[in-house]
Amino acid sequence: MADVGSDQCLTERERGLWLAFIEASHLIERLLDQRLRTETGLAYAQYEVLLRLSRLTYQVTQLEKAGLVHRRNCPSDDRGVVAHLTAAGQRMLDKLVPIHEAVVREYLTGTLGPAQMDALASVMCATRRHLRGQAPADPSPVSCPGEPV
Amino acid sequence: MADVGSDQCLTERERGLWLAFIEASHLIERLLDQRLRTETGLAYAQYEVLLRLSRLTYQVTQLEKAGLVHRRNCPSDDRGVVAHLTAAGQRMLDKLVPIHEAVVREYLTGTLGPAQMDALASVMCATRRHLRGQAPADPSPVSCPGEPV
DNA sequence: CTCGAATAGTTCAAATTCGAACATTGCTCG
DNA sequence: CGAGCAATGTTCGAATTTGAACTATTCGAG
Repeated sequence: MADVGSDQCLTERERGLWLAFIEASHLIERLLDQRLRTETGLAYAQYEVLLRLSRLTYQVTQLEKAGLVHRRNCPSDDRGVVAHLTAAGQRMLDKLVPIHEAVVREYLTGTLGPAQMDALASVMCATRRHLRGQAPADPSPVSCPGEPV
Repeated sequence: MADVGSDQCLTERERGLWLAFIEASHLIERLLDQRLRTETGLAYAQYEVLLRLSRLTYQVTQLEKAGLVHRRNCPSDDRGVVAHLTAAGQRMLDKLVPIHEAVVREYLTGTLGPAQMDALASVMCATRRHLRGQAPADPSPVSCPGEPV
């Protein structure tokens, strides 16, 4: 770690990494969003909701309007609702996933070998874990397939 | 590249990398934004504008309201305007930068050695360059300090 | 010089995000 | 049982982002 200056300023190396990291993440998300939007009419945020059947009120409402998701009261807990995919929602998802995956491979993982991918993932996982405030327990040092999500 | 399956589906490795990457970028930006906001009252987007004296109408208007930036007609080109930092703007910037740098080092670059930083930056630079649709000219294979910005 | 394309900045409306209430329901302890 | 606190979803308004006009200006070719 000969380079990590302990003075307050970031090194040129750190600055460069930060900029590349943050801009790359913006660019790839924007690109993905645009492609999903133009090719399927669905935004990235909505795709994510669809993918994970999340419960964010606003986005679910949008998806419900589009007929892709169906809301129903939860039988066991009257506070909750359950959101199902409709048939149309499943079909939509089938269109979304390949676009997503194509973009990821085209721009992020395409030229990386397994070792590079693992190294990169390892850094990203550490950053994510740290940010989530989790204990640095590290079962499989690399893959972290989905983590708690 | 023994691992990069050429079938349509992402490998588990790719999926994990994508998730970690995108979530880590979200988390660190959110954290940074919150810290800047609570400690200085300025949002990350506004900090970026301040930092680069960008020209986004809305954000500049906000900064102008806050007295951090000053707008004036451009003498040479009547289409443009020039935005200066006010003294208050400079002081604000002096408060923002250390927070930004602390977060970057704390969560992203802190535990990385120079070689790891270079490797990561290299991947991020490639992704960014690709996404910007630039030719893959690669003068310095790593640092890309700021790129055209 | 003059027209048309390109560049800058602004404005506007629609979509989205964000946070602060709010309402409802579950659960636990006395 | 019943009060109090936690959890869940919704609603509301403010702030922001986004994209599509729109205006003004510059630049280059004829």
